[in-house]
Amino acid sequence: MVEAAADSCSIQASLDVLGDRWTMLILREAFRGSRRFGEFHDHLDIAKPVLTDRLKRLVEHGVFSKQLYCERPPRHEYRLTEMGMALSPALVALMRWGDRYLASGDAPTVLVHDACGHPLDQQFVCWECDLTFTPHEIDSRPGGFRP
Amino acid sequence: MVEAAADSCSIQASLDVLGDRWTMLILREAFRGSRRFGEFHDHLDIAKPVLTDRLKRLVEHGVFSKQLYCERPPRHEYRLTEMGMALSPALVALMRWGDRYLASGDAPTVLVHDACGHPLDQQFVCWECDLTFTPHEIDSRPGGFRP
DNA sequence: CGACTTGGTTCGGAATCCGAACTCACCTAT
DNA sequence: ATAGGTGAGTTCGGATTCCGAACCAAGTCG
Repeated sequence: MVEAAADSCSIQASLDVLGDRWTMLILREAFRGSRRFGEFHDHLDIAKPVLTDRLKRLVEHGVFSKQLYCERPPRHEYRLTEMGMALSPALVALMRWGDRYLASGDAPTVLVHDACGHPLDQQFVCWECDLTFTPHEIDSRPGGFRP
Repeated sequence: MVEAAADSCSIQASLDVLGDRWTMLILREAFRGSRRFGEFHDHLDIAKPVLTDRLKRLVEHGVFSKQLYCERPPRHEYRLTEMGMALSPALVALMRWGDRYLASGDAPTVLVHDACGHPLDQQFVCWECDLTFTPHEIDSRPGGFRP
């Protein structure tokens, strides 16, 4: 375990679950549709013991659920829970950042609004003021994260 | 180095820069206002050699710039570049996820809209349709990330 | 001068990671 | 029924990487 780094911070908490070299890539694969051990393994070029461990951790934390989907050869699949699904904003943010600043030449995957097919944007919104705004207009209340 | 895992994916690219146990926490500290080596070190309970290495990497990748801000004892500070600032959506997303699903009992830091003081939300928006939408309404074009 | 601060670097030992080989339960072909 | 194959792991060294403690250098203060 990580010895509580003095700071009770939700980013810290999230990273205790997600913050190693593979976990987020496993999640990316899950969002792409992978469900079974072998699928993750094929797509990710990760060592099997590490994959086993990461999947187990994610199940324990409630990000995946492990379900038997076939009895007679007993096979199970790892599905994103709602908690896991809720990571999509984080992955989308990472993806867009990579697109923008690490563009490796080729055209990256573009996310679009399903209904109209136009590219999506990600914004901070204030429902009171009913407007979107930039990172510079964020303030924080107690602990002090200030973009 | 990571041997290119077959897949030219921006999430992969981002994680090659950010994806280890400490880098995102260093960025969190930067957003909180830390600039100097010692500040990061004090707040993060990280080994100095690792901190040295991570800061160097982040400077090389263009996330931080290292600037001399005092000559006569030569002191420099690490400042977020625009590229670094652009990570705020990712960190905000992680923080909100942690708030929501890993709530460690106490009241977490709340982000608010600076102008009005009301809590902020983070949404996907389509400027064509001029509306916000949920992860389930995202589609992807070439490579295949589909929340 | 000698103590102290800042920003590191140099060490081993400890934890992690990884590839390859092995296991185990089951299915399919002969 | 035996042989071979597959999917999902586990076990085993060896190679990385991490980390704590100690050391170093430049500058400043008393």
